[in-house]
Amino acid sequence: MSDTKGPNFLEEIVAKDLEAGKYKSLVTRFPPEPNGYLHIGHAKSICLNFGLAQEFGGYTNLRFDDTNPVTEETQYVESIKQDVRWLGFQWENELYASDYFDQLYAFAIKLIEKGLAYVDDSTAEEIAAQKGTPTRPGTNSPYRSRSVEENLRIFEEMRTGKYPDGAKVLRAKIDMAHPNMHMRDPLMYRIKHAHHHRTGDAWCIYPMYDFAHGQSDAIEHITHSVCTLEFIPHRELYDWFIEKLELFPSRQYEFARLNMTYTVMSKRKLLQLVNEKHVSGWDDPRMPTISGLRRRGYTPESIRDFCDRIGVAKRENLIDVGLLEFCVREDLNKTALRRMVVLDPLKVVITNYPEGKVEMLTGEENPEDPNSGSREIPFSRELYIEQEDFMENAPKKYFRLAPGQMVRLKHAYIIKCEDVVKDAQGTILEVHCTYIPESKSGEDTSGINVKGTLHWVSAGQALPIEVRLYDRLFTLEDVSEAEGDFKEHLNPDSLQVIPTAWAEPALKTAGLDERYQFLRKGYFTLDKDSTADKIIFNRTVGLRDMWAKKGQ
RNA sequence: UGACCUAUGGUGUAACUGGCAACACGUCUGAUUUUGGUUCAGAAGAGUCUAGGUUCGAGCCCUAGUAGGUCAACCA
Repeated sequence: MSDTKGPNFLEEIVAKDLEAGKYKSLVTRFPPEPNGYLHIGHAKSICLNFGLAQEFGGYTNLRFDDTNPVTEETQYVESIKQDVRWLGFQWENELYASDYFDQLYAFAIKLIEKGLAYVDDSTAEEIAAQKGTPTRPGTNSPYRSRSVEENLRIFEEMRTGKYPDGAKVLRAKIDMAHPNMHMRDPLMYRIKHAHHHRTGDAWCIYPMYDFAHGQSDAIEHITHSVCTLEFIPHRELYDWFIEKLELFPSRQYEFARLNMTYTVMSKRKLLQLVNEKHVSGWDDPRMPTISGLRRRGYTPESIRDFCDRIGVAKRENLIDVGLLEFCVREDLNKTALRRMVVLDPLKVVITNYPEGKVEMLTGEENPEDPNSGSREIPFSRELYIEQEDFMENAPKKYFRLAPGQMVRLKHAYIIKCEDVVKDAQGTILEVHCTYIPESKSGEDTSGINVKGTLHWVSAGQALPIEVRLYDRLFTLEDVSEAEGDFKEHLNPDSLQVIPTAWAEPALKTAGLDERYQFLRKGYFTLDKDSTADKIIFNRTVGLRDMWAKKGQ
């Protein structure tokens, strides 16, 4: 996985198993339930499962855990496949737990025949009561001692649709006093007269997670079934079914799920944000979903790098979202094309520059990449710079434009601020400057050294674009610690729309999936909402800003 | 009145399975820079939850605590 870090505990287990000859090669699986979109936490699991197989030789199946037809939809299947592919992984087989419904049904019958499963007519409430509590043993169901024949008959009747939803369930017969709650006669099948996204109306009984997941693993000869910590108590049951059914001995291993600062990572909460319109959808650029991050401008490389850096262990963790941001910046710095865009314009007039003249200047596409080439930038008498790059009364270490001060205009000339034009209220309308003709970029003979360099756009040729700036979705670092409703901590300023920013003309031809660095402003990418006459850019992440930090 | 998992700088992960705690992010200096970006050089920051024990030697082993997490959906 990583070459700088030691192996994580799963890599150690796998290496040991392979060395011991327990398996000849590795088979892992990524098992999403198609009832929501994938998020960055899933990316950790994907990188882990696919990464393990790649590292040790083997393959990974994509298996949809589609055992609950009332919450699952085909739209989710498609988004999940797209996200896994986009992250850069290729599964060996595309499989569905529903592919195994016949086999699972046969497994159930086998357990009934062995006297290890029974049909229970108890209500959900009664079953819950029978379970006992973690500290108190449960009690046997009155239906627990039905004969094998009766169980077989009724279970068959359940399958053929004789009973309504909830009338009966099939339970494993284990031990109602077991210290592990999951071993207290867990449910195997329930009745649901519901249309399944793949099997249609063929079934009206559906297996529960515990009776589907492990058996699916075994059917596929998964060697290492990797899941998150909350499934630890299920492992005993996982092993029990495999043992009693005498199946391929897949083994389950658990790691700690990813948590990140200033966001939530549960499908339930994310779905709530979508349904209650706190965000525009699953792919809102503020969402920690793969589709949201993609729309925001994150690259698959940066996400994989992130997953690599956070490591894999068994303890609860809360990763600083700053690490994710570091990963994209590092990637994008090397690859993003540079452009100049003024988000908050202030007009500058170069009083000694000829009126009507437009001069084409050259700027490199990416200074980090000597082969990236260059683009042309128009320069003229009237320009825009950022409001924040001018101060009438500048503090001591202010390197930008101020009365009497000189700055370099990136790729252009050094200018000097001569005059400030205000209206009756004292609001600054424009700044008048003079330029130094012999200070042109690349052929500067002026001998003048300036501290500050500003980005700018020629007013006459400027391209109007909409820019969307994003901030953290929540104001709370650890949202799980939130008292009351987590949505009370949503950041009201997580989205800032700038309807009209001024861009250099080269941005006119920007395409989706292209990433740009707007000089001194951050990394941006075209949003899918863009049209020919309305160009929209999302800010992926800002640049590190020592100056802003000092200001705080 | 239980079972299980976990415990290392601010965050996350390491430590050749017993040999004087490392890496990354973050933070702070300084240099370079036509992006206050990048790059480069350097610094601070934990003595490994606590108490015992074994050992020449313990973050790693043992015992007992403490703290956090998980488990009682016809969800996965």
